Amino acid sequence: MSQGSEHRKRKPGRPRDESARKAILDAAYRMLMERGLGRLTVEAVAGEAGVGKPTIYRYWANAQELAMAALISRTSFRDSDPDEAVPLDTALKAHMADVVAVFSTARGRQIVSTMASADTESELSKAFRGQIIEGSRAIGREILIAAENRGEIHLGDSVEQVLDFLYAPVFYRLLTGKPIDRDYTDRTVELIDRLLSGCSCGSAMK
Amino acid sequence: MSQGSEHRKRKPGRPRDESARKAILDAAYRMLMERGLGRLTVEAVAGEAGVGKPTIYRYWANAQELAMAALISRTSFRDSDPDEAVPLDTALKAHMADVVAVFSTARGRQIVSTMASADTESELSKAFRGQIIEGSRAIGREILIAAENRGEIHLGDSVEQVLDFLYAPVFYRLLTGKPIDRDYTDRTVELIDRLLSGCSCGSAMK
Amino acid sequence: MSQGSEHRKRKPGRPRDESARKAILDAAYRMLMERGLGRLTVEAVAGEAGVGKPTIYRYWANAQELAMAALISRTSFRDSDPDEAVPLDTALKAHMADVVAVFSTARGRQIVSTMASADTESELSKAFRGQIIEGSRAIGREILIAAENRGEIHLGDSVEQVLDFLYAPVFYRLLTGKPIDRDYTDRTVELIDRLLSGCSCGSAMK
Amino acid sequence: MSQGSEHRKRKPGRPRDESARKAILDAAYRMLMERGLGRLTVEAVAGEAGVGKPTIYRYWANAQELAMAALISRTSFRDSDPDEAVPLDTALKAHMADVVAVFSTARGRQIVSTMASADTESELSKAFRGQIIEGSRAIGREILIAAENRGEIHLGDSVEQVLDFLYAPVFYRLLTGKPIDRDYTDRTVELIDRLLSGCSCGSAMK
DNA sequence: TGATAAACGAGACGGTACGTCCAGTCTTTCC
DNA sequence: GGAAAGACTGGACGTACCGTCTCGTTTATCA
Repeated sequence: MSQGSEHRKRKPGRPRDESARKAILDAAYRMLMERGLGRLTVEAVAGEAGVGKPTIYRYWANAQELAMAALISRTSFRDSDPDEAVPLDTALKAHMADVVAVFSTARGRQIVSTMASADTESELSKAFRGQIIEGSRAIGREILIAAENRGEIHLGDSVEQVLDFLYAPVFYRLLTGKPIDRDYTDRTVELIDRLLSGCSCGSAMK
Repeated sequence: MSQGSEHRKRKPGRPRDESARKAILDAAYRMLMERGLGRLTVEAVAGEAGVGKPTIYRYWANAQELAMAALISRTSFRDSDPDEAVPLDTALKAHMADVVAVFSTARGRQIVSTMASADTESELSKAFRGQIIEGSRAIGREILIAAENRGEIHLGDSVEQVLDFLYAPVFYRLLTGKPIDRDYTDRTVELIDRLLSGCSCGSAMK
Repeated sequence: MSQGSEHRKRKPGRPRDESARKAILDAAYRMLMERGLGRLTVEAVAGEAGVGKPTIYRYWANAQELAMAALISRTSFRDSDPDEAVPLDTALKAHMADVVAVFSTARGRQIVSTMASADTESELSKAFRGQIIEGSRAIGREILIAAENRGEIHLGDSVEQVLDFLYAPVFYRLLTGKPIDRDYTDRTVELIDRLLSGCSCGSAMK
Repeated sequence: MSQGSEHRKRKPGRPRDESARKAILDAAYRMLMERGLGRLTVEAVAGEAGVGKPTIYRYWANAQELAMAALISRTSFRDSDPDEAVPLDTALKAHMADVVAVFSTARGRQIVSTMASADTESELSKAFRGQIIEGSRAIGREILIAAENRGEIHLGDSVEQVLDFLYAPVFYRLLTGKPIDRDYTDRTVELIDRLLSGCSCGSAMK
């Protein structure tokens, strides 16, 4: 055999132009921020990106999928540092500050819009939620479990429920048009901390 | 004066057909449930309701406002009975069951979609949120305050925060496509109850 | 009855804008002459006429039908004067000069293109041929029959065949890209005249 | 000189695949007959022929040229036998039967379409007309001149005009969607024969 | 025998136009 | 004189092909 079996045979035909893909996502993201999901037209993105419409449709089925892809490509969360043994509330507050940074400004609104208008069951929709929702939850989960391992708190089987308490208010306020700031997330974290600390007894009483 | 002053002068011209208004809202609600906000077109509603497009535009400025109006007309919460002195968790669980009933099925998704895609600042948008969000919160707030008045819990100034904990997860799960059922809301209420009971001490420690 | 029964009740709603129809046909005709059938796009006509595409599609199903309509609206033949008793060849030559005037320049080419590319069986296609082909033949037929009535010629049952001899060469030359001028049609008419005169004997011999 | 001058230096590189050319023309001809010129797309022909688009564009500049080439490759006229001394009308009728055979069915329509939509001045267009138009005329011309040489008729300088009378009606009827059959061409030939025979006197009278 | 060169299939590219849907507006008739 | 109905302009949709391009592959000639 001239080549290793791990060598994936390349598909025939002209390969896709990765720079076109980037330009499309950039233009889409820009328009999403400036005009919102309702005004994001494939036509305009194509024009802006210097690309033909069919090129866009080769990658994404419609404007919503394009919007999701654009948002995914720009949304990531800073991982927590697992080495540092900071108290739970400090770690959570720092993390929520990151979350707020991601969701404040227009981006949060657009993410929520896109998520709300997407077909719940489509592949890309699941990927989108996986990226945005699970992307944030994973870090919070890590922090909580680290604290439990340190004996700081006792979670039992309510980790996911607690994570809902942590993140749900952010989306709820985005949805209802109320502002989110560090102050708000700090108070949220304090309440949760009280729940988890004070409830070691509560849990013990159970 | 040619006519008695107590006689409310009827406005000139053909009076509005109230049945048309109803037919429009009905058709809009039906289409919203069947096809979703993105597929709700004024044209289709007009056809379905047997009405001309301008008749719809006379009442609402665009499809979103129509959707809001249709949802408002069908969404209300059963008030709690303030006389009965039931324990906090029982009352909250019963209330959340009502909330789940309102938001389960397609309606909840469509409410979230509509809220997410609406212009945050418009009058009707505020009215919509007032109806849907504040409509539910008011009842929860009432229940919490009654419990505080009975000395069952101590809320301090965190009522609104607690209300966020109560309702936010519902919208969060609607948004993320996860199911909501009584089981979930029951667990939510239990955690909140633990927070508020166990934290009388937590609060005292503060 | 307040009004005569011949009064056709007008349909409700905004009536079609006749000036739009005219503008479309004008623009289409102009583009047809300037660019040819292959370059006649509905999009460009709409732009040129200051009209939306759907307005064009309300009247005509596609660019070909539009082209036919535009050509029909501009193509008519001057009728012969049945009172004047001019000799056959003089009358035919004058008529063929009219025909040449209609088909010379770009118009003839476009008519032939349109006719050649049209669906043979469509209603509008039949109307188009009726207008263009039969419109010319009718006059020629009239002239021939008048001559026969005067005893100038004897046609027998070959009128249509003779008409083919008269008009077919014009289209044949348009199709083959050869020029047509009065000289050519004059020679055609002379040959036909010889055929019809000299063949009174030929016919008698039969 | 390093090589014999009679040895045409073969171009380097892979030689063109003649079978691909054939497959393309076949597929194009088939589609032309089945769908017509307007529906003949290079894309579909490439797919049908199992060939890449660039291979088609290497040979022909666009779909029209391809159509012309496909039609030329399938269109030829049986030459007359110059030895046999058959009477004029018999020879012409036999020839016109051949012509009808070539132009009947869909092929004639497509030839006319292609001719009508082609750029009049292009090289291939001239070749196309040379093949189709002149290909038929040449045989008719031969027959006429043979008859004149036999003293059967006197043509003078109107050979081309008479040829127009012979072929033009065929194209005229193709264009106008009327049927052509042997009966029709027979009658055409009879009229022409009468014109040419009876008009020796007509010509003398002149 | 290997380098070089052209033609091959495949298919993505930037474009143009298609024919459709719907948004909102405007103009007429109806009540 | 406002409500109702429908045609209007206009913008975007998603699709079909255009003609061009870049790939990796195949088939020949030339060194």
